[in-house]
Amino acid sequence: MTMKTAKKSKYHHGDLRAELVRVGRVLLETETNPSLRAIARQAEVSHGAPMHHFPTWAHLLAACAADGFRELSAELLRVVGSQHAPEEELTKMSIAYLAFATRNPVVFRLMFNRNAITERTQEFLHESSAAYTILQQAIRNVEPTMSDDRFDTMINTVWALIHGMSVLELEDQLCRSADVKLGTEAFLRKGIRQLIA
Amino acid sequence: MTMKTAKKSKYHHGDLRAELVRVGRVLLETETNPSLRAIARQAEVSHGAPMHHFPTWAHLLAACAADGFRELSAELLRVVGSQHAPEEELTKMSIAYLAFATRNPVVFRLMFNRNAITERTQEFLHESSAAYTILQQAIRNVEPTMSDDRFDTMINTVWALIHGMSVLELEDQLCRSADVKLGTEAFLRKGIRQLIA
DNA sequence: ACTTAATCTTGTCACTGACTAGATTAAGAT
DNA sequence: ATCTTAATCTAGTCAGTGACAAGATTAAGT
Repeated sequence: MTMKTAKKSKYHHGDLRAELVRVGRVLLETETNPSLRAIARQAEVSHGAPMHHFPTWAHLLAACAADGFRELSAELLRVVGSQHAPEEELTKMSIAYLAFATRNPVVFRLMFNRNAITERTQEFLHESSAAYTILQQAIRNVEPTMSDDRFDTMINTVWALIHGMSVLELEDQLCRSADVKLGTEAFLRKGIRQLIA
Repeated sequence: MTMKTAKKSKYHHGDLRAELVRVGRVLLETETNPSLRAIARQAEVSHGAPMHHFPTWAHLLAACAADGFRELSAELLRVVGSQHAPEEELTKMSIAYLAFATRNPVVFRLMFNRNAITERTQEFLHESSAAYTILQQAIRNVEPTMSDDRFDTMINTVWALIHGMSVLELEDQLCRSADVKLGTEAFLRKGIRQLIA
């Protein structure tokens, strides 16, 4: 008998790999520096079990980060699906990007930290570049016939703005003068408008 | 006899605290995930010695990050000292920021990662905000009479651009189309020009 | 010279990631 | 159905880690 979402069978979890990533992402955001063993405990398997799905702790981290990119891509594609004009689409994407970072601060930091992700898995690289491709297309839509120079400048400055703004928001380092009611989204909107001019 | 930079005396290093930060910053950039004990070994003291200067491993990390901010501030002040027009000063600062990140990738990531710096020491907070103040002044110089709204927008977008560009450079995620000769500095220069307009 | 406090060492503890060998079960062949 | 084989999980072990305790050594102040 094969149960995909079995709860009774002790041995052979069913899909432990996915479960470890799921539990891993939860613990990463809740506990501080969860260990491989802590994730195994939470998944109710022995401390040795994860090794059959991930040769190394770094590989599990990479899988969590890849899963983060998958989720981010889905959010960005939701924006594409809602059919906005190019500039508005880009702005909406940046807001989705920021929202993802805010909802998943730890995994977000993991996704863009070569020191934390010591194993750049095929899965990780694939999901990472998939997300990037979505952003690339959104930039291209702003001005379909632009030169390579202009394209590189626009995508790098815009993405730097979006990513930097998300990081600074997470680090609580954005400047908020008294009586200024502007939200982070407003900074993104204004910055993007200027950078794509 | 009191030796500040003694090499012979075994006990009482002289200034072990500073030495640990120095060695720590070197090992952080060279080894992958150096341990507290590895740093102690490199400094040629016992594994228990660091605890007399840093209550916790996290405190040593925070001290390394604070030292990074100190170095960054010095670099930014060098730019201020060379007397440029406001926009050029800002651009030069961004280039110095990027250069610091490139020279100290691991410490740079540490400095802006709340997950890695679990102890936000007084020293850390002080050095961090000192560096920020330098940037604030450079932004103010661009347009001394601007409104708070405009100031917040400008500093947040410009800093996001600079920081984001540095992160993406470190992560090797900047777009480089074929035949595009633009360097990262060019992207910074163009982006800043647009954001302060 | 004597006292006191700071600094360093040594030893210990629970915990971690990695590895091994063996138990359990699922899947495929006959 | 039964047998075989491979995948999956457990339990046990190991060196290395950060934290802590107790005591040795030295510097500083009187």
